[in-house]
Amino acid sequence: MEIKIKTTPDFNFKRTAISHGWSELAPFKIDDKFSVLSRVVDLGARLKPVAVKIKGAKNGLRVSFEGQLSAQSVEKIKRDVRHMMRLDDVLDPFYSALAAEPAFAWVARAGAGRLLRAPTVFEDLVKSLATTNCSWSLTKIMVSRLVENLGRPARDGGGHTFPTPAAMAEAPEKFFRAEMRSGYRAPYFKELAGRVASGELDVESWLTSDLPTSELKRDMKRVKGVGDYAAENLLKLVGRYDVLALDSWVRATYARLHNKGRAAADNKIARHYARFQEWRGLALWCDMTKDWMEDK
DNA sequence: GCGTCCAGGTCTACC
DNA sequence: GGTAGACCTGGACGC
Repeated sequence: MEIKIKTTPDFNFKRTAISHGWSELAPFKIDDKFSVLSRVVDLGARLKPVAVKIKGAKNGLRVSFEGQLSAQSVEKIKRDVRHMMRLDDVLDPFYSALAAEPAFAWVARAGAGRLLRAPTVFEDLVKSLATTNCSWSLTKIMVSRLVENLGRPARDGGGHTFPTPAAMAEAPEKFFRAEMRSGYRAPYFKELAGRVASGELDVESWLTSDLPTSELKRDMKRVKGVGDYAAENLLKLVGRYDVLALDSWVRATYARLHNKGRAAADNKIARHYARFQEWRGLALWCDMTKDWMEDK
């Protein structure tokens, strides 16, 4: 079965799919040509998960899966795709903020600025934690082992869902250390899952929070293992772009692009993008990834 | 084969 | 509030 989802004219499938590393982390999969993004969608505890393939099409997306599904399940898939691909993001103010800058003219032309995200804040938070203080290859290992071991299998063998907070909360800390290979992060995952599963911590509310970014960031940092980088990365995924999320890759890329290869102080990087105000984090990320389409 | 360093950082103790 | 040191792991690199 195939469904179509309309998009705005400025939407760019490939730019969104490879907007950052998330498309390489399970349960996402991306093909070699970066034209098909796959994922297992969780349809709820009483239904078997389904593997879907998402492709770009003229003025929209084509989403395909095996067999027939109820209208309710189709609506769940549409909701997840809209959310993951940021179809409801309004980027006109962002493009306007860049309009006077020739070096950023490509952003609006390319339809860049939509950062791929998971269907839930919980998944984005767990993945952000898994990126800290390790190589990208280790992040991929940790996430794939988590998904394969604690996720629910799709009905057509197309992979597993991302585990629910309850599934992670039920797993012993030993699993996160020995199977997931997350090392010292193991108690952080266990504690986070337990707090979310019990209802003590509502991370999904961060999507619609009215708090100023600084206060929301403070709340995020109350999660063990979440520091400045992880919190700011998550803030971008919930639609707050007045943070930079500087990590070693961004610092190295900034040094290469704007500082003659020499390391730049964080406040120098902040000054460079300050003129974009509430869009500075997104402007920085687009600047850092401008050549990704050519590279990939 | 082995040791060292570092990667899409954060926490804790101490000052 | 600022900072040094510790922390798991996998992969790259030098020897």
